[in-house]
Amino acid sequence: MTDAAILTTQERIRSAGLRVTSPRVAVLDALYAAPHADVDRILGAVRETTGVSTQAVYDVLGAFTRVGLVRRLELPGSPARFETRVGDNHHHLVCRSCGEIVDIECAAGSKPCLDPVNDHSYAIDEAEVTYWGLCPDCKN
Amino acid sequence: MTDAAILTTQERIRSAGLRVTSPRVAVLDALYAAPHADVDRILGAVRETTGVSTQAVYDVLGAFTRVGLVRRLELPGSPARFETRVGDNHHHLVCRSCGEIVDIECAAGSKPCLDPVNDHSYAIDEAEVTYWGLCPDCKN
DNA sequence: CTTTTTGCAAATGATTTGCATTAAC
DNA sequence: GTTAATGCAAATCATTTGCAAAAAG
Repeated sequence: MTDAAILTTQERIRSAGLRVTSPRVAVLDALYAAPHADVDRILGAVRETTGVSTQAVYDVLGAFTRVGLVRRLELPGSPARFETRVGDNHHHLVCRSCGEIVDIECAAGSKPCLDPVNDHSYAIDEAEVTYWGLCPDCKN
Repeated sequence: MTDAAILTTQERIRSAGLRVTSPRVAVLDALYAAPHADVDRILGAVRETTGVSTQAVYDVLGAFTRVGLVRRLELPGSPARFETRVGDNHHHLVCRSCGEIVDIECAAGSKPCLDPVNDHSYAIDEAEVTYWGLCPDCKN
């Protein structure tokens, strides 16, 4: 249903080294359909198809995150969100009012995409950028 | 005790429009002494001086945050931290292993300090940058 | 058949809420 | 004296844990 021309949901799961189960297929489909969804939204979506427990969704998302199939996004003020865009170093633009998130391309492209003025002798592996503001709908 | 040459803790609190109480003085002093402390650490510090309830500390930090006396920092994997450096647009370098945070100057200096490639019609007011890595101690 | 995954229930941890008491101004 | 702040208890919300039952390979 989602992106079928390239890779099916089942293939994505199996090629990540995970067993294919209906909760996993449902969760991954839901995430492709609703990028940046949180557990609640995912639960609402998957329950239209299957009977899946809350804990199963947490477990599925945990497994997906562990193998790099999804990325967990933790932003202040809302429960964790999940996205399927992994592997590139994109950033996020978040609406302070409604919480909507849109992806923002990284200007430099690779990680760390931004060199700090002073690295304080840390071994930096990632620069995470979050833009905060108001979305077009909430601006008025 | 902290930064007395410039402004006393009491003066900071009063000039923010808040009543001066001993829990507030203790919390603000603790935060100047231990930047980026979380509620637990603050509680530990203030209890060496006064008997303050957990909820009082939450309330004090809430009030301080509301009036802009402190900034609340919410990073994935740890409870909220608080810092007294407000008003400038600095960023953070966080150790993935021990959680230590150091401040990083913002290259551009003003907010939004970083212009996105595409603003998606949002009214952006802040660009928050978090650098992730390993601190000197945890590198080995 | 073996190992992983699911479901259910209960536990945890951070934080918030409601309300009476107390202290600042 | 008013208004704001504190203390205490209980509630809430997201998430984790433990364990038995079910399903995948």
